[in-house]
Amino acid sequence: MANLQDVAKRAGVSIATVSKVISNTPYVAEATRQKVLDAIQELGYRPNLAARALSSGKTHIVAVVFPYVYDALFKDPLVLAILEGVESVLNAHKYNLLLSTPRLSEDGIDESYFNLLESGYVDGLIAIDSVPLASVAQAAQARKLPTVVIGYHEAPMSVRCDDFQGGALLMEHLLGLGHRQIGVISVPKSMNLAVNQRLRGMAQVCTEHGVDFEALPIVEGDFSNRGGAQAAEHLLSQHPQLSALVCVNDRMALGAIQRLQQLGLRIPEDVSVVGYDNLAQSEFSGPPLTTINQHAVTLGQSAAEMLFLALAGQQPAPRVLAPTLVVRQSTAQARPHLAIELTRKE
Amino acid sequence: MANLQDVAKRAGVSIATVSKVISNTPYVAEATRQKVLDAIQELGYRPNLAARALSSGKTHIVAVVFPYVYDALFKDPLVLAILEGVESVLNAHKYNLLLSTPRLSEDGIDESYFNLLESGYVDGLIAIDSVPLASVAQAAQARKLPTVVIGYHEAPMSVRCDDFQGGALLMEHLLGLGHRQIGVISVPKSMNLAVNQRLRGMAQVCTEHGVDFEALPIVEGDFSNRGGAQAAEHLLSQHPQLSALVCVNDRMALGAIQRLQQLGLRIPEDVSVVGYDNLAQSEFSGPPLTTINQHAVTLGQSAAEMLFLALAGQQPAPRVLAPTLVVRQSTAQARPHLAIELTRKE
DNA sequence: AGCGCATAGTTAAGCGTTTAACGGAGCTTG
DNA sequence: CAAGCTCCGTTAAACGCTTAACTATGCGCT
Repeated sequence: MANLQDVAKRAGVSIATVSKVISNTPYVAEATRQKVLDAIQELGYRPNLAARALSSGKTHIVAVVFPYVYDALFKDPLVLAILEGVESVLNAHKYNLLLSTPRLSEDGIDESYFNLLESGYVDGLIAIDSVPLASVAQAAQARKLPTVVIGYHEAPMSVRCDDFQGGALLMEHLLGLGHRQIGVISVPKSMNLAVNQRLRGMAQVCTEHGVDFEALPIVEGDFSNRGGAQAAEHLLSQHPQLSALVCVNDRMALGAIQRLQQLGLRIPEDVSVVGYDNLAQSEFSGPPLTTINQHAVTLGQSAAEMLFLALAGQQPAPRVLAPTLVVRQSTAQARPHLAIELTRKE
Repeated sequence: MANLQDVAKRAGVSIATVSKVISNTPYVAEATRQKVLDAIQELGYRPNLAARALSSGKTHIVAVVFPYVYDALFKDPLVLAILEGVESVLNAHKYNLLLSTPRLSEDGIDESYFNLLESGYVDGLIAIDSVPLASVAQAAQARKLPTVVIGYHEAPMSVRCDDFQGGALLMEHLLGLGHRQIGVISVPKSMNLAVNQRLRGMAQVCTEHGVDFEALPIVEGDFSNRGGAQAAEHLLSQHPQLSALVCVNDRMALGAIQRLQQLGLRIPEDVSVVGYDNLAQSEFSGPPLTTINQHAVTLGQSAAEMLFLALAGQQPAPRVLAPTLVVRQSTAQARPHLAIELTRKE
C-alpha cells in the first residue's frame, strides 16, 4: 500500500505538500496540486487511518454503546431502528460506527469497555443508557469523550422520546374506550428507567380519571415475546374480568396477543391489547397493534446530529421528542364484560 | 491520560521494559515486573490503540459488513441474529466490532468502503455477501484482508446454511401434506443468491414429485412484511384455488398471513403458509409459523471463529450448516379445496 | 533600492507504541 | 581465567501522518 512518501516522491514534492493537498490547506499552486492529485490517483493512495488518528487525535469513529445486561440489547428491533438512524447520519458524515456492547452486572461494567473509552479509538459516543444499574455514558463523560445519551441518565447531551407522555397517551386511549379492568405487563423496576417513566405517565392519567393504578394487577416480563405470552396467560387466569392489557413494549404485546388467541380469546372483542414502540412488525400482526410510536429512527438521527454539533464545538440543547399514539385494531370499546372461561392449554 | 513514558518514569525503568511487561515478553525480573504493574495501576494507564495499531499493524477491530442495497440489510432480524453470533465471539476475544454498511448500486460499491479496507483500521472482515450485484468480500480479499464470507460468493473462507436443502425441506413438507396448488412469494432474482438456491431446492423436489415448479404462480416482493402482504393478496386474487403459499423469508410470510386473515381466510385451514429464517417472532405469530431454521446465530459464531483461526495463521475449511424444518401451526393437510370468494379490502 | 507582504514549498518534531539490536552482569565450563 | 552462556534492561529506529516553524521567491510600494 502506497503511503504519503511514495506519493510525494512520484509528484516530486515533499510529504508536507501532499498532506496539504489532501487536507485542502490553502497556498498550494494549482499546478502542484494537480501533480499531487495525479500521483494519488496513479498509486491508488489511501490514507492510513491509524497513523492519522495517532497524529491528529481524530479517528472518525463513533462508538454506539448498547449495554448487554440480561441479554443483547441490540436484539430488540427497537434498538435496531435507533441504530438505523445513527448509521444514516454517521454514514453521511463519512464516520465509522463501532458497536460496543459492554457487559453490565452488579459488579459494574466490563473492564474492556474502559479500555475502549481510553484507547483513543473513538471520537465520540452514543449510548443507550436506560439501565438503572449503571451508566455507561457517565463512564465516557468522565473520560472527556463527547457523549450523547439516549435515555434517562443525566447528561449534558441527551435525546429521548417522552416516555411519561407516551404512557399517558396509552392510558388515556384505554380509559377513553371505557376500560377500567386493566392488566399491566411490565418489567422489573430495576430494569429500565424509560419503562418506569411510562408507568408514571399511566399512573398520572389513571389518577385523573379516578382509577387506582396501584391496584391494577401487574406482572413482570422480560421484554420478550415469550415473556409477554406467559405474563398475559398468568394475568387472565388470575383476573378473568380484565378487558384490557397494557404492555410496556410491543414484543410483549405481540406475545400476549398470540397467547390470548390460543386460549380462545378474541382481540380486541374480548380483550384490548396495547404495546409500546411501534415496531415495523406490529403493523402486520393479527390484529395490527395499537401502540406508541417513539420515533426510534429519528431518535438515532438526532443523537448522531447532536454528537456532530458537539464535535464541531457547539453545545446542542437536549432534545425530547413527542410520542404519538398509533391506533390500530387491537383495541376496541370496552363492553359489559362477560366472565370468560379460560381454557388452559399448557 | 497516562502513556508509556509516564509509567516508565514512575516505575524507574525504560519505556521498552514497560512494553515488555505489558506484552508478557519473558526475561523481565519479577521485581521489575511488579514495579511496572504497580505504576500502571496507580496511573490508570491504558494503551493507546491508535499508536499500537500504527506500530504493530494490528487494530483488534473486525469489520462486519452488511451491504446496503435497496435498504439497510441490518434491519432484518435475521441479520441481527447473525450479528449477535459474531458479537459474542468477538467479545470473547476482546475484539471490537466495526459495523460497515457500504452502499451498493449498479455503479458498484460506495467509495468510502474502499477507504475503510485500505485504512489499516481493520484486522479482518466478515461480510454478508449474497447480492449478485457485487461482492463486498472480493474487494476486501483483493486487498489481502482476512475475510470470511457469509453467503454464496466464491471465497477461501465461507460459511453458509444450505439454502438448497432448506428449500427442498420446505417443499417436501408441503407436498407431503398433499398440497399441489402452491403459490410462491419470492424476491427478484437479481436480489439475493441465497434465495435463488432456495428456489432451486424447491424446484428439484417438485420435479421429483412430478410437479412443474416453473408453472406455479410466483410474485416478487421485497423481503418486507408489507411486500409479503401485497404479494399474498395479489396471488390469491389471481389464483383463488391455491392451498399453500411458500415465502422465501419469514417477514413476508408473516405479512402474508396477516393479509390473508384480513381477507377472511383461515390459516392453515384454508391456506397453509410457510416462511424461511425462523425469526424469534415467528414462534409468536397467530398462528405460529412453519419455517426453516437457518441457525443464524451459529452462522455468525462460525464466521467469527473462522476469522480468528485465519488470524492465527491457520486455514479453516469452509463450513455448511444443515437447515432444519420447524413445523408449527401455519401448515396443515391440504383439503379438497372450495372456491373461496376473496373480499378485496383495498 | 529597500521594505513589507502574500504566496509556495520544505524541514523537522511529535503522536504512543513495538521491537530489533545491543550491552552489561553474573554464571558455568573446560 | 577467558570464552560463552543466560538473564535483564536500554537505546533507538520505525510505523504514516499532521502541523508549527521556517525559507524562498516574486511583487507592489514608497
